[in-house]
Amino acid sequence: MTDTSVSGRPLSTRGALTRRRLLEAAESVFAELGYHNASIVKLTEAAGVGQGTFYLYFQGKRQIFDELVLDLNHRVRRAMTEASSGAETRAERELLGFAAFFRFTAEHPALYRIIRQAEFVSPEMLHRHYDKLTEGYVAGLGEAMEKGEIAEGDPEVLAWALMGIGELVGMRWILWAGADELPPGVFDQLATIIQRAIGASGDGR
Amino acid sequence: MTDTSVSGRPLSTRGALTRRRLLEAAESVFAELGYHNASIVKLTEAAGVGQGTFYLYFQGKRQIFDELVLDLNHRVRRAMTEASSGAETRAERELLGFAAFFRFTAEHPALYRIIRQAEFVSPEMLHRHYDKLTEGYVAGLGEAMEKGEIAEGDPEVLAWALMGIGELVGMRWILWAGADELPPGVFDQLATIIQRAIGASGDGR
Amino acid sequence: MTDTSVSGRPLSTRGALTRRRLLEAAESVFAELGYHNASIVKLTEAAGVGQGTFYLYFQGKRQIFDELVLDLNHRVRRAMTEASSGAETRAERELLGFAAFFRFTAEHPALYRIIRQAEFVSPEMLHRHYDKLTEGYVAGLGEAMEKGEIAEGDPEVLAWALMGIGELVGMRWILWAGADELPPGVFDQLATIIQRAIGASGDGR
Amino acid sequence: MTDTSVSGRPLSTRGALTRRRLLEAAESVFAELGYHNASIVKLTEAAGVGQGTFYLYFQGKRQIFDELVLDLNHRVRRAMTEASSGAETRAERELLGFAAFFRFTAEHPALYRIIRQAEFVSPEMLHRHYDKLTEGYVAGLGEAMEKGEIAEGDPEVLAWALMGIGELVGMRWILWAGADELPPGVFDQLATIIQRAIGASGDGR
DNA sequence: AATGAATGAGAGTTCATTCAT
DNA sequence: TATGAATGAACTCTCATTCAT
Repeated sequence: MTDTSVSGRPLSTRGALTRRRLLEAAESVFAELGYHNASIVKLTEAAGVGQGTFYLYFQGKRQIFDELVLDLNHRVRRAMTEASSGAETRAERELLGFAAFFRFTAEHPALYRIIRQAEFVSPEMLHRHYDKLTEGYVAGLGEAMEKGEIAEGDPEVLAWALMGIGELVGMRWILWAGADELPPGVFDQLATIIQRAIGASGDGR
Repeated sequence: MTDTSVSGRPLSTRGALTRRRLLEAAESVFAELGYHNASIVKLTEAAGVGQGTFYLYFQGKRQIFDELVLDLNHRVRRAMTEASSGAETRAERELLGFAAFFRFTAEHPALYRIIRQAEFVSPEMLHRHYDKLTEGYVAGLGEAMEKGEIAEGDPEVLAWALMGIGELVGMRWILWAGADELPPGVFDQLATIIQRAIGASGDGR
Repeated sequence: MTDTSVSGRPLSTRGALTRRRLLEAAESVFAELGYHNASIVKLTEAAGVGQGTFYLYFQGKRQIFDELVLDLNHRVRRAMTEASSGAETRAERELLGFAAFFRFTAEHPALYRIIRQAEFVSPEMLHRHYDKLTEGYVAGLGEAMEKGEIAEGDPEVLAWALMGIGELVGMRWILWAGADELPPGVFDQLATIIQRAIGASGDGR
Repeated sequence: MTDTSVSGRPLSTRGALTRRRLLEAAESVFAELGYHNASIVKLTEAAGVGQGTFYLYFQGKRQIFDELVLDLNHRVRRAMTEASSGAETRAERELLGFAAFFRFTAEHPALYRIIRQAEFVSPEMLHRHYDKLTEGYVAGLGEAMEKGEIAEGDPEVLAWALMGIGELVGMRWILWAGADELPPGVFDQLATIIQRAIGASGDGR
């Protein structure tokens, strides 16, 4: 996902390591301080490298931000896909996907905190993030509708509605609560709401 | 909602006007440029006052931001309450509320754009905003559950889920599209999803 | 010659003073240290103002440099014109002009030292400087040719040749020697050379 | 002219080649970008060697600059000497020398552009450059005076005056015009001026 | 009540130089 | 002999805030 070359030349082992360290530092520093309060100095200190080293691997503050968004997007999608791959019904798939999303949120609060800043820092990345998230989602819901697993309708509207549910519920019970996972009661409630929302036939389990 | 006194002394008519002008300028400048790119100079220029004047009415950049969040929160809640006050069923109330929310979003894109920055600028205000939004919502949903208008469950989880739906759908079809209102087809789809999600008995109209 | 407004608004008395101080500081700092070694900090320290103040009056380092070149150009030309205005013959005019140029050089070593850097700092200003210097010169020499005061020929080539003489002689005996004026012997030699070069009829005194 | 040893050890064939490549790269990079905008990276890239390699052959940026000035000085003087060696009269010698100077300028714009920066980069080299240029010149003019080929006077003043003529005329018609040689008309004009300036007896051809 | 000139801390970024390989 | 990753000092520039008027 992340580039492995700088100005055309492929990265040396050492270089790749340094780059990786910077990207990881960026994830935690941006998540903790926010884009604007995160200075390059803080970033490089967190990575344990000199100030100038940063510019050996990234064109600037903005570029590492973009790369981070891409990286997180890639990882959260993979986490969700993997988690839900074994599901038999659509409803089950949804629930597993949601659970994976919440787990990822707990492990990577950066996802939320960084994405939300993209609005002004890098609007294109914000769009790309949501678009990529929707893409596969819409296709999956469309198929499920055709199969009669869930209620008929416009899969795109449904997809955005579901993403919205995940976003705010995750914010409220994971991010704000500093929790590892949704409280069981909440997850059950959520499961019911989702099943109703998608119009799952049967009980969905 | 907004203070009408500065350092104890009540504002003169002229002073109140200047203050209002600054707040309005802040709404548009913060919404367009974002908190960090919006300098005090730009703000005062937009308001048509001198740089120093700003500090006569606000303690700093942060304070005017907070005040703006409070202001927007107040207004969006009033808009939703007013719009849905005449509803007879809970489902109807939801739909009218959502419609009002989208209208407000179209008229005040600042709501989204500003709230989203609050994460790092003023976390407390972010919480307050969502908390206030939830408050009345939870109460209303709880009553509807008791009356059997909608499915039983934890009204809080439902409230956050519904807010999430509104947030992302509004972002996708109002904010990004630069539209005045949801496309009719989308609103119908959304209505169906919401009615299913809340488990509305009857058709909800 | 120098602007008296910043971003459209005319300068206040205090503002105009500060701007002037910065320009004077720039003349001495650029002359002593050179454009690249002269940091904004050094410049503002020399002017006795804060760092940020600089940007209230100039768009950047480059702009104050350009303004300075223009300013010096204006002043050296005025000095030469004034000095030679009372001359009766062209030869006399030349000699008075040269003397004025050397005096200006002694008082404003910045002229040389700054112009020479313009090559890479601000090539347009370099051209403008020499072009402006030549302009009036060419016209004057042309007239003198028509009147038969000096030898016929292309006044432009003659003008550049004369400027070249002034430039290197000034560099050698004023700038490098740190002298106030040309040693008398040197000036006499120079006078003879110039008179021969322009082909002055009579003795030119 | 250029050193053929580094830290005492004589250079290997390969080493000498690398050094030469760096010096040539420096000529073109300094001429194009100027001393301050020419980074060591750009220089080594132009030379096709690694960054660190530079410091194997030069003590620093400043040193390669000095060496370059020396090199150019040496070459321009040789070019002028060779060109004028066959001349019979002093006037002829001058004209041939000037022509050679202009040709060199056309082929090596670096001469001008680099010398002019020496003012602040390496003042000693600037002096040395002009001093070396004058040296032989003064001697030659002195002899010509004694022989009665040109007008009596202080050969030093005359030498600097002539250098000045060459410098500005070369700048105007070669450097700025991007020309290979002086336009014929201009050269003829210049020839006349020079012959007059030196007080050549006879026609000087 | 209103102004805008002044400030300096701190931002992002560049680059000559070093040194382990 | 050659390399290029790493460094940190120093740069230009921005801006929230103060204060004399």
